[in-house]
Amino acid sequence: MFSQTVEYALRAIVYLASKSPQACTTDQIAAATQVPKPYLSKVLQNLGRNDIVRSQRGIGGGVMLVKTPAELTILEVVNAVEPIERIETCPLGLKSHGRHLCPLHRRMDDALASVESAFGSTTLAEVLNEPTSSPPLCEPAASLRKKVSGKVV
Amino acid sequence: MFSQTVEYALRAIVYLASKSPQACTTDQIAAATQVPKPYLSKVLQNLGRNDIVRSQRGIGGGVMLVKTPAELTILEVVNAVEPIERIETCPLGLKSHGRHLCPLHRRMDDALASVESAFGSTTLAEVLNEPTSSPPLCEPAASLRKKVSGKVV
DNA sequence: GTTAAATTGGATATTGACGTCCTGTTTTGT
DNA sequence: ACAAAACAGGACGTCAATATCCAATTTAAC
Repeated sequence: MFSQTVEYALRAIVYLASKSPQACTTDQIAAATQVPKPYLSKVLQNLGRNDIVRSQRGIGGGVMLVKTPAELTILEVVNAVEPIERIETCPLGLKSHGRHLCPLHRRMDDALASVESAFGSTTLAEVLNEPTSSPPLCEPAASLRKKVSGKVV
Repeated sequence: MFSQTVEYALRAIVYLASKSPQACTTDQIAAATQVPKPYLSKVLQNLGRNDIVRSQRGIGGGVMLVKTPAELTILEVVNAVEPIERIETCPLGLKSHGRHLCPLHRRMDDALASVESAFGSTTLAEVLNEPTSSPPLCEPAASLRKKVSGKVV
C-alpha cells in the first residue's frame, strides 16, 4: 500500500534525523538504509524540491534536514514524495452527491484520514526517541560504523 | 493510496450487492459503475478466481456474489484484488530485529492495521443500508434504470 | 588553479498497472 | 441445430514507478 519510494524516503529521513543537524552524503545514507544509491539520489532530489532537505555540493557537502526532527512529521515526508490523496468528491462524478460522499467512498476516505492523522501526529523525534530494543535502521548492539565504507563518522 | 483496480472492484461489488442475489451482466455493471468494460471483465475474472463472485455463461447469465452482502466485508474484496501487505518483519532484513519492528515500521504497520481493521469490520450490507442522502453509485432521486441500455430490470 | 568530492540533471532500461481487442467457449431460446 | 447472449482467456499497447548510468556543475582543500 505504501510505495517503495515512500519507504525509501522515510528510511533516508530517519537516518538524516538521527544525524541531524549534520549533513550526510548520499553514499552514507545509501549504505545505512540499504537503498540503491542511484535511485536514492533521485528521491533526495525530490525531497529537496519539496523543502524537506537541503543539499550542499562539493567536498564536505551532503544532505541535511531543513527542520529539526522534532518539527518534522512523517506525513510531511510522505506527502513530499507521494501525497496522500483524500477523496474529496464522488469519483463517479455524480453531480448530486457534491461534497457528500456515498457510504463506500466515505469509508475509503475515513481509512485515508486515519493514516493521514497517524502520520501527521508523529514527528521524527518521536520515532528516534522511542524506547525500543530495535533502533531504526541499525542493529541494536553493533554499531554500523564499520559498514559505512570503512569511514568512521 | 488505493489502486484504481481496488476502486473498480469495490464499485462492482457494491453494485452486485445492491442486486444480490441476482446475477448481473458485465455490461450492466460497467454502465452503472462507470468502469471501462474490457477492464472490468478482467477485474471480475480475478474476483471469480478468489471466490468473491461466481459467473454464469450464456443468455441470462452474468456475475453474482458468492456470499450475501451481510457476510462479505470490504476487506475480503480488497484482499482479493490487491492484498493489504502488513509489515511482518524488518524490511531491511536486520536479523536482530526479528519480529520486533523498529519505531518507523511499527508506525507504518499500525497505519496498515487500522485500514485493515476498518475494512474488515464493514460489510457490504452496512454500506448499502446506511441512511444517507448519497446512495452508492447512483443519483439520489433518479433511478439508473433508464441508463442501463434501455433494459428495465 | 588544480584536483577530488559531491550533488544535479538527462537519457535510458525494466517492470507492473491499466486498458483494449479478438477469438473461443458455454448456455439459453427458438 | 442454430443463433444470440454472455463470460474466459490470450495477445497486445501504453504509461508511470522503479532503477541505472553518465556527463555537467558546484565546492572545498591543497
